[in-house]
Amino acid sequence: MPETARRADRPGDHRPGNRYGNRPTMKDVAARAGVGLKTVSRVVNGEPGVTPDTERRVQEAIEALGFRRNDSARVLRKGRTASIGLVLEDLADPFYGPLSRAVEEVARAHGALLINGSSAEDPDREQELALALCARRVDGLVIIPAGDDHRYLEPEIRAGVATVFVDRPAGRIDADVVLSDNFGGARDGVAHLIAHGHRRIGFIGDMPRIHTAAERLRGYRAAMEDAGTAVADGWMSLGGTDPERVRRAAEEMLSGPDAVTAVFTGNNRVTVTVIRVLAALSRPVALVGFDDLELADLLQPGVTVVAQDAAALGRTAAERLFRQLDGTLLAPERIELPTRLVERGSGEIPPSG
Amino acid sequence: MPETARRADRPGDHRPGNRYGNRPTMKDVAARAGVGLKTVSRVVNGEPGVTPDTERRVQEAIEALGFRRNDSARVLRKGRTASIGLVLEDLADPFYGPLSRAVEEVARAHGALLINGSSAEDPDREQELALALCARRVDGLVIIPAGDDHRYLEPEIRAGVATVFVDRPAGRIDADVVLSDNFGGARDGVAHLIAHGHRRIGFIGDMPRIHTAAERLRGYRAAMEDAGTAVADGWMSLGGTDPERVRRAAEEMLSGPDAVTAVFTGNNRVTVTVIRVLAALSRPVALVGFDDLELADLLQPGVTVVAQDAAALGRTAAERLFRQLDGTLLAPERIELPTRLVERGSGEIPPSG
DNA sequence: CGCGCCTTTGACAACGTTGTCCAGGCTCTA
DNA sequence: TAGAGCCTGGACAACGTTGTCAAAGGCGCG
Repeated sequence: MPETARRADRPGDHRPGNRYGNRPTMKDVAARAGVGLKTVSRVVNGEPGVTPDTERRVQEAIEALGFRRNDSARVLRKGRTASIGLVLEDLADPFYGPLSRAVEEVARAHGALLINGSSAEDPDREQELALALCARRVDGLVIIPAGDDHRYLEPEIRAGVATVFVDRPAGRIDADVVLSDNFGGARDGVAHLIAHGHRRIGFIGDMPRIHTAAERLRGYRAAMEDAGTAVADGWMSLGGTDPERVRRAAEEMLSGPDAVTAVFTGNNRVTVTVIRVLAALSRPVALVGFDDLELADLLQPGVTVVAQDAAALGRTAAERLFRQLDGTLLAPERIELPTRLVERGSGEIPPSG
Repeated sequence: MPETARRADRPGDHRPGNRYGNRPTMKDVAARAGVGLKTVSRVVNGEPGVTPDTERRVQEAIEALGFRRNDSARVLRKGRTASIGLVLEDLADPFYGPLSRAVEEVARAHGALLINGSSAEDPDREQELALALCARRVDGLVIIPAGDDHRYLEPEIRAGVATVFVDRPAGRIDADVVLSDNFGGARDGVAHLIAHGHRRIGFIGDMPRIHTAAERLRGYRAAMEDAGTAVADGWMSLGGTDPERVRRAAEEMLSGPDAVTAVFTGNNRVTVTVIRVLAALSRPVALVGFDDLELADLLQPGVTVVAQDAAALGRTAAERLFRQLDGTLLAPERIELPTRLVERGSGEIPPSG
């Protein structure tokens, strides 16, 4: 059996091909079909210049051997991998599922595959991931930044890796960014509470080193200032999304003489925890949360939220990325998508106490 | 500037390298550092046998040029890609987020990246994706099957691609499978309703061509039979998860003289729709759903569910995959993970009417 | 001081594919 | 029938990396 023995006894060579269990190559197919190597390549890639008869013989050989083109070798030769990388925070977070899916759909429409990884909000891990993807020579990167310094990407971008940041801006480099209007959304949400009579409004959000969290905090402050309301220190919690911590923060700002009558929550994880705290309370407290939640309309009361469109974020970013790759590239731009206030009940509760 | 001009004027060659924007290679680094090619390779890979002084010179050249190893070429030479593929149904589905993340974590622990794609429940697309991943020479595949014939993977598996199926079994090939106990879980869920006095119980699930849906239906039937209860045709809806369709099916089985007093829903998407239908109803109807939901405990009443551990499914599958790759491979096995009944109120409502 | 041994280094081939270019056979026309 | 032109097919190099092997250099020991 000359085929399978092909790599078997060439002394002094290490034969990494064995790792693939002696996968057939175009050379093998060519030998079996009795044609040249390049002819097989032509058939595999649907290139013209092959007689139907030759093509049939090659196809048969391909079938018989179970040949599949090695894209690694192809990439090496062609220079494009037809794959893009997505670095996000946590694939398990319901906010990133639709975003990721949207990126995938756009990639698919362009014939590209999606490689993704979670940074777990760790800047080092973000960098490690992004650079690993660059080493794979992805054609482009969609990044939801965890860190705030992306100069490490400069050589990659110069080398032609298309790059778009989503959800949060890039740090210290000039690059395309697609964001939600975090400031405006938060300001509108808080203004909504103010319009319903609230003045003592709490804010529970993530750490301000995260851009979205800082922007939403800024929106909260702006709305309060617009209303001429001073913000007490105890009304703000900026310590992250750990449920226990959020719970304590909420309970604190909801007690005492200066207790808030309404709470604005800075993201979906915080909102969920706060809903639990409020549910255990006897008196009604108004709530508006940033990010929508599944089933939010079915709770009692329904949860009023500032919704952002995760899928639109992903889609916009991916489309922009492929436009960079098409060469129809403009200067880096900052695109801001609007948010939408969804009234469901919890945000329309009047102040009590 | 000899470096950048390196590929510039060799006539008759097409220079795909330009695609990378003239990315530096080890050869460039070697030239700049005044060492041999292999020495650069040694430094990049942390191999021994390089003097500290030489290493420093090479490192400096790497920094200066912004060199990053081309993993495509590396893969070609070494035979392993250190990446695994995940084919799932829909990344945006909250059930698959944690599963995907769990697979990613295991991959990361083994130094591998994750490439994933959504089949959108389309067998052709599943095949297309899986084979595209094989062409990329992923080391292994985790597949949540959409189709029921996976013989197309036989050549790949023979060629050494580790393969594990999750959530649903493989069709017509012998392969590792990691499943939830869909039959037992559904049977327990329905038995729970029966134990609370229900006899007229509806079942709304996905199309039975999907294995999990069929198993859950089987569990429903078994529980009903155990209780000696005949099942009326109108009590079962097996037409998929389209919300409008589910809504109609629910409304139908909840009306008329033979109306059900309880509903068992076959997956999270169906459950969500049915919750909305029940919320609009005046009389209380018991509900147990397969799959857990975020916020399920905060609804009125809380939603009783048969919970499966998506993360455990992913983790188990991925670990098994890497054991295949380690060579500590046993015969293909079918692993079934238990489900857990979570009582929250909706499943404990007594029959009314 | 010379021999052999060990360490460091580099030349070279090979991984599997695709772009270039040329050869050979065919058809068509003058 | 000869020459021009087209079509099909194949030889070859190159993509950027790593394994093999051998050479060069340094060192200790007799």
